[in-house]
Amino acid sequence: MNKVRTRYAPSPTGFMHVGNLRTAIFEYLVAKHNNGEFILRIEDTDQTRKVEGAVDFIYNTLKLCNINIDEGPNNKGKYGPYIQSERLPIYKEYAEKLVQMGKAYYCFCTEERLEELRKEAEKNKVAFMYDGHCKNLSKDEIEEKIKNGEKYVIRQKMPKEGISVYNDLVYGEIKVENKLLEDQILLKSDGYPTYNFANVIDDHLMGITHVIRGNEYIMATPKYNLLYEAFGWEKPTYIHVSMVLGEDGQKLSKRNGDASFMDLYNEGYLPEAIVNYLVMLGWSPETNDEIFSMDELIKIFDPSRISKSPSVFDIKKLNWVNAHYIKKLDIESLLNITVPHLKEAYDLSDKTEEWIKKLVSIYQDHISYGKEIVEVTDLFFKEKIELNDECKEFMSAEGTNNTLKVFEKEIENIKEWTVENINDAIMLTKEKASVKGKMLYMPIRIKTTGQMHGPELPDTIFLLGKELVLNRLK
RNA sequence: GGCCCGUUGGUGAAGUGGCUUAACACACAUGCCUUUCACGCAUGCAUUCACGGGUUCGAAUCCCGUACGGGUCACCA
Repeated sequence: MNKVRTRYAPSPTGFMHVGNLRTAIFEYLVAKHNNGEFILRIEDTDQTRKVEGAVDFIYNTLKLCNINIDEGPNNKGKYGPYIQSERLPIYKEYAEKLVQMGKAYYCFCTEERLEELRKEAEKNKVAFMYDGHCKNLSKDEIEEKIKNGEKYVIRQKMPKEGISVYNDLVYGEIKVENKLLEDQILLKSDGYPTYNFANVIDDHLMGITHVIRGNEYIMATPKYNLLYEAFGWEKPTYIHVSMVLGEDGQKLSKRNGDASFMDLYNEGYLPEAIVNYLVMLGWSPETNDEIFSMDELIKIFDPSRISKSPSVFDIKKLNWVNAHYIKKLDIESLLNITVPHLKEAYDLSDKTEEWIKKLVSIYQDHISYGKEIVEVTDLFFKEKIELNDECKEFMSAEGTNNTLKVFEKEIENIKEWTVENINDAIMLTKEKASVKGKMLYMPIRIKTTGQMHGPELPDTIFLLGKELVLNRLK
């Protein structure tokens, strides 16, 4: 049996939304589950869409996600080059081979003629399809036209009757009528192959055994198979995966939220958490577990359990998964995903490293992504706090004024500003004002933080600093 | 418009003819715990699997039709 090989084949657009990433993860998992290899191939046959630095961007993203590339543009591999624009002669050779075999033909039709055909089709309300005008040109005619410098493309000859059937690992049997298949272009007039053609050639030449891609290719797959058959090549296993939708149930776009991996990453979501969440989106393991490391995923991943229906990207669930990973973070990593956001939002110049470290760590269990640290800590960075109605109501309770007065005095008496001494001050207040529980902590919490919830009070007060606390108590 | 695919709670989903009076998780609500929040625990949240028929002793699961949603019909990938 052949070694399992899968590939991720993005266009270098410099942007990767979570749907693409999920496909890459699935491809990686299928390969590694079978002890196989994962290949990165850059599909840049559309020169107009090329973006500078996109390849590095892709490498960077995959690396962050702990997806290891076995072969690719920046790796060694015996099937290279791995960038399609560097493989042009190969496609030309195979396209011409196809012509010789009578499975493809030269087409000299101009844009104008095609445009007219298209208009005609529109007028008659039928789907446009190339009419095979150049299909039966004689050898002499072809040579003549080429000699005259006429531009040409190479088109694949499609059967006009019959039905094509193939088996998809997640969708099952797919049948498409052959008469619906257009004589598609294989080689464009600029000498570049079309995506469809380059894809088949490269997948075969690179030994790809499992083709995993979005289900927008379901209908085109019979064309791929015809190519494999024409060359007498073994067809790969097809695994089409459904789409990831935005919260509004529509296709993901920049409009409906943070659809891109980098956006999420920059907001302080952890790559492991994103990967974990994405795999569970439209796929489920046999057990009820939901938190998996990459190694565990590799062990248990079974592509036949991928769901056929599209799934909605749910940021709330991602938050939950991410919070789970954040809780387990060591302090350095926690600092990495939070401090940059703090620095951006607040002036930290008078804060010590120790202070920042402590601030971040008391909120470790309270945030679900790095940037959330900003909103949750704003009480440390403003002079005045305003109380909402709920707080005001609580403050109007009997005895709170006295409690606060006592507490203020105890704070003033503190010589050395430590968490322990602050805790002692609270305990002394408890005795002297003879209040306890909620009636003790709540007035202090509200008056010093402006909120009814938060981390341990002594820690919070410690970080606020004596001066600010005293100011707020007045 | 033709063709293809899909439809289980707000979300992700399990379920492949009887064990299902439909798991589990997120979200939400309530209670317990806690100074509070979070954590943790407990409880509630689809009398029902888009709808209508059919097959069967029995259907979310099989078949047909309808509705809705999406995809596809490029010298884009």
